[in-house]
Amino acid sequence: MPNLLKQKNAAGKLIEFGMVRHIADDLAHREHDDHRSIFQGQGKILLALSQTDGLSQKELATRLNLTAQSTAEFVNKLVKKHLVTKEKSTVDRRVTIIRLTDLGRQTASKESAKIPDFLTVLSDEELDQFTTILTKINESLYDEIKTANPSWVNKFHQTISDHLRDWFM
Amino acid sequence: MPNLLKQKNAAGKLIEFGMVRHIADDLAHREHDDHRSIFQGQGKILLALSQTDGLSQKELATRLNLTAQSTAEFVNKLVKKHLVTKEKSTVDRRVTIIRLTDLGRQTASKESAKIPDFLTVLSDEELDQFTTILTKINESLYDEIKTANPSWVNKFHQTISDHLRDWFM
DNA sequence: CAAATTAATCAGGGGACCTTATGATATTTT
DNA sequence: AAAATATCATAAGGTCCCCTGATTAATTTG
Repeated sequence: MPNLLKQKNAAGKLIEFGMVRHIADDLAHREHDDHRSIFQGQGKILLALSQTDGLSQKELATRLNLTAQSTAEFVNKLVKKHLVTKEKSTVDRRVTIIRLTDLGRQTASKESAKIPDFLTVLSDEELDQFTTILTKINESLYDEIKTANPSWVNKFHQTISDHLRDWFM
Repeated sequence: MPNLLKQKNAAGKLIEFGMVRHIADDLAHREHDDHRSIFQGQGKILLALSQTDGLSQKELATRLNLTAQSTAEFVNKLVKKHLVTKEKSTVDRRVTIIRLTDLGRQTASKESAKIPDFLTVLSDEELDQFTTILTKINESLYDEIKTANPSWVNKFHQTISDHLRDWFM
């Protein structure tokens, strides 16, 4: 029997965390424009490419659940920022291969490699607890996604956890 | 001396959490359109009003760090959705008082009152740990905000923590 | 009372994200 | 070679968030 009050407390703190973090991000990154989320749009593409470079636009679109047109739009924006390059495949000249530039690779990893300041206030024990808890939560969310839409997990779980595993060690 | 590896692990899990949660939200709320964040735009206004109802537009704007025009836009959108009402002040006929409708109040609290499913996978002990950790993190973030921009904290810390404290018990 | 200040509005814009529709080109199938 | 299919580009549209500038209406102030 789970303690409802404890859940409520945690839920509240979690919401508060989301809010405060959002505000803090806003303040900190108001000069840079890298405060965009990694879960959508251009960020998504960078993430997918940093896991598997040299994907075709079509591949990107299906992996990220975007239409080909959205993908094209974001890719073009990234090209303008010199984060990726487009290049026609020699094998099948219909397809365009997208590759990360060095800058793009940096940008993609910078996003995740930076340890937020607020984690430094935690003790080693708390960090372990936090990691354990988040691992459980993430698993639960993966399950939720799987039951709602099994095909997504194949696309995403891989991309995400591989990406994160990479810079873990 | 903090353990850097532990911090890295936690940071990774946190990022993963953000991603997976975003995807899960997308899947779950694709039918409803309430998957908007509470930290900006219309959501912000609802939040502020649920803490202090009957604010003037000007008050809202300053509290939420928005221009009067943005505020007007969001308020009008909320009026269209029947979440708030506009009413001219009798005291000073320049000002417009914004009030939550019942629906608006529901919507605002529904946002926070719902306990995410993924918390049910945690034990009571873990929930306590989680709450403790998030409390520390939030405090740290408030500090960060305070040093960057002292005036904000007065506006926000209040609004947020009061709002959350309300439904805690 | 005239002047200055304040609250809200209108008009217009920009950026990000995402969609459908249409057409062009290249490849595969028949 | 002709037809069907796949990949990509272009155009257009919509939503959301947020801003600047100019204007109107009400209140305060000198």
